Amino acid sequence: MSSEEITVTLRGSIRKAAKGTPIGELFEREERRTLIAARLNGKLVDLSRPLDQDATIEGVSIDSPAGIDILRHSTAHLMAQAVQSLYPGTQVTIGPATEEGFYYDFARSTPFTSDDLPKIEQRMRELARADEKIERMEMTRDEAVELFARMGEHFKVEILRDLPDDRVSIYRQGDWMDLCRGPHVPSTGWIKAFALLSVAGAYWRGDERNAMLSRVYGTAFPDQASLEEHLELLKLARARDHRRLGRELGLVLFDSRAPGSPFFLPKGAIVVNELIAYIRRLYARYGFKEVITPQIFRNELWRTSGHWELFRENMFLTTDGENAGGELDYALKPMNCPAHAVLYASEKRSYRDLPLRLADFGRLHRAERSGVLHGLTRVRAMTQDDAHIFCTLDQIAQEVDSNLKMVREVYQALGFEQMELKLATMPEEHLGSEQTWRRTEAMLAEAMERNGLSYQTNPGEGAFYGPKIEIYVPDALKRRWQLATIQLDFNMPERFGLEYVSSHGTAEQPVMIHRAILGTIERFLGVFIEHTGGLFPFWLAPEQVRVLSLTDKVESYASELAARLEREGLRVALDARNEKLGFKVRQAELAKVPYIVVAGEREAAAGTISLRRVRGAKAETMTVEELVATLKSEPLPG
RNA sequence: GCCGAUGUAGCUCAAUGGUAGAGCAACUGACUUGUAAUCAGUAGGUUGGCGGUUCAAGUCCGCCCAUCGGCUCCA
Repeated sequence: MSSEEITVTLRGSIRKAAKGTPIGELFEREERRTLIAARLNGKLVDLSRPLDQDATIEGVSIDSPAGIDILRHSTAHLMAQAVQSLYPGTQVTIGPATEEGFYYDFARSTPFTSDDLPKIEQRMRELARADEKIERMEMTRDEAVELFARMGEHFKVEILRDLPDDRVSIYRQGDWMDLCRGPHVPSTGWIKAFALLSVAGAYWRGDERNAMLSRVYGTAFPDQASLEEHLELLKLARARDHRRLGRELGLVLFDSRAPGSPFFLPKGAIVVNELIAYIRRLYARYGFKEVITPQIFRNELWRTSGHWELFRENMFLTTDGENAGGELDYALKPMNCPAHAVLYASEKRSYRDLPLRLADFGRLHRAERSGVLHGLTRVRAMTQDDAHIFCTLDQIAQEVDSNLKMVREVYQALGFEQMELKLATMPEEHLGSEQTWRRTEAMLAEAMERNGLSYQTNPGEGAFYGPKIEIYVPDALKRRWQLATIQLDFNMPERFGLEYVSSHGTAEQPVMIHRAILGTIERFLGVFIEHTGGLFPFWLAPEQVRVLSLTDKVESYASELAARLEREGLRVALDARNEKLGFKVRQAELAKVPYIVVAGEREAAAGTISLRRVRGAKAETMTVEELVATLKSEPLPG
């Protein structure tokens, strides 16, 4: 028995323990059933960690957020163990927990395919059943380098060489070991509910100049029921995929002859046009002036703007017919800003003209790499609700505030509660001095703080001409997409030699603020389809009302009704087909038409209709006038 | 771009190397229908494209195109 005692604080109560006692033994037997790790003075550690000095400890249960992360990380290890026992010669690299699961990247000559997953899963189950103890060991970094070099784990050696610490931890389960910071579940038996989901290629350290690794994704939960619930959610999310809904609802078409470039069908065009109409109503209120600018510019413009230097690989280069086959001396615009700079410079500007807010729904084209295209959310042809504000230094704060206000107004109107703000800072490839960058970054940071908005930093992700406030919204599968953006730019005005005459008669350089609220409309629509499941608010619904006739005896009553609603400015369709009512109702429901109006003989006789609101609510009978009033009372934002 | 997978009728999917099918949609007809699928019939295809192997290719091989899952949430 050690005579040395230390003091442990556990849930506010203080007790003594012998020095060297494993943390896990300090908890009650009952609690230990769900305990997989602990916090030692706030730091996550294994339950087997012996206490060597006075400390405050806390249990981490398997179903707490931190516990689930640990479980998933341990599951990643279990997978690596399974993989190395099944496929000798495969090197391990890294295997972190992610928001919804985990992955592990392996280095091997032939990548895994999804056919390998069941086999790996099977081995994992065997290893979990063996319930091997997971033990932590420490050694010096040099010893670890030697160990992993001997094991042929060259990626681990590389990781070790980059670690700052002298001592590193190694985890062992059975005869398998891995370099790892930990902590881990006490034994493999804790890993019960897991599934391997997909395989993918991934570059070592995410850099395409490095080796291609084979990544396996999976997920794990404290119990089988939660796992099944999660898999069910994934299935539901797939059903909400905008690429599926976009086609099913007749909104969008993709064709391999125009990769990354959506066709908007008549219904999709209505939604896009309504969104733009909404933004135009806001422009009137927020003082923006809309302009229309050219599509194709001579390269001279792109050289001036810096796009030629820093954005060319994302641009479609072209030429005129005369020069066909010759020099590509024109390019399709990937952004509107240079055009607006040209427009600004076309007149002598005074401080009295500022702020000058130029809006543009111009169509943009970007040569995105083929592998990144993704439905509507990552496209090559796009329309933004883009605008550029030319203003004085003193006006920046008020302009940024006003745009943040507009962002909030729009996202609230469209039902997005979850948005994330980020401050994207100076990228490696940039124009202008670092000093200017840091100053403008600070201005944006202050603006968000001033408006009570919390944000995270996205280092190195700014545009090449200036830092950005980025607003992200998640899609159905919780992938985040950047929509709105507000960017400060001192470079474009400099490069285009923009000026205004100050009140003192001196020539000054204006600042340019690039901003978009919906961002790219294509992407916005993609995210919005998933957000709403295709059930748009009334003002955006491509078809707002569908009139269903019951039999051909009431066809004329129904068609007159439809004509009446159309005269009221509503988007109406008439379904007078020779089908049963149930069938027509079903089709209208599937088409997500917000109002379904049924006209039968009873209604025709009484001059009424039967109204069914979307999602199977109970039908209500009302007069035609009441119907018109109901429909016309639907709100229109802006 | 890179790694892997996939590509068959408008859509969702079948088809040992041996005559390309089904359901839904479309079209025609019957039924006159009451709030999420009436019945019957008809038509629909250079199996993504080009080339190759084979007596024979949707199926095997090569190249190309497109689509899908991914490509630093730190051992």
